[in-house]
Amino acid sequence: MRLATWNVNSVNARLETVLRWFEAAQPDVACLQEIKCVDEKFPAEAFERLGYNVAVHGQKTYNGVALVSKRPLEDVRRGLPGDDGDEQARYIEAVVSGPQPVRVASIYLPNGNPVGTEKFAYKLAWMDRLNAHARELLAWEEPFALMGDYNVIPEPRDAEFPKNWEGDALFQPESRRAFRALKNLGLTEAYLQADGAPGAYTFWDYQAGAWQRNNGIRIDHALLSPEATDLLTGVSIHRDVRGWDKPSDHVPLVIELDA
DNA sequence: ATGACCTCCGAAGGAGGA
Repeated sequence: MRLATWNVNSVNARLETVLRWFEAAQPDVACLQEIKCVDEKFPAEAFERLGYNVAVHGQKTYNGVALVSKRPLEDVRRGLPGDDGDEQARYIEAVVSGPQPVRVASIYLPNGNPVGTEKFAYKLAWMDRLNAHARELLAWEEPFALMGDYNVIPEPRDAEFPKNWEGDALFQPESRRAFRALKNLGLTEAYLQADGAPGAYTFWDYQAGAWQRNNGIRIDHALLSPEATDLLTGVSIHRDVRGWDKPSDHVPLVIELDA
């Protein structure tokens, strides 16, 4: 089973590009972030025509996440537990049915800039809630994948110009520590497990010729439970998509599970 | 070069992204 995560930066503004990638890459499951629309404005029919089921947790203008799956989606949950009162649509989770069911989450972790503001505190609090939820899921000892835009640069090697990111919320010690804490629960970072070569970026800013200069960062990640890690057979980053017409500033991260 | 982009909303330019 091929699972992808992709921050599409508006699913409606990007629909042609997104569908082009779906037809080329043929994901079984795709976790989308920054759909930037309410549920009713999500172009579900376009995906259904390609044989997909859709579950959406949308929001007007900002954020918004979705799951798109060829297999039926069961036990859909919108929002992180502990999110009561949080208006920002950043989390959706469902069980992808099949002979070996896999729980999959689409995550849009807060950016957190500028550091020292309530936005950074919100990012860290959100990561704490994600940590608590991951602990609950781990207790089930089942395959699950937490996939998405984590807005965290884990290590200096995950940026072409790490000095550029000093002082940025994506590269703060607190952000990196919270990401490590997630992994230290027993989750495996799929890219490092199955490949791990440096320079594998997933984001290049639209500004200042970042793509042309390869001023990239690796901030989209797939964290796997031990039972999902057992099933991991491969990973790829679809870097070329950043060079397409009307690209998102993120590219898809794809993992293969023997499920 | 203290630059440079993109989307949303809504009808100009501010907010937000990373």
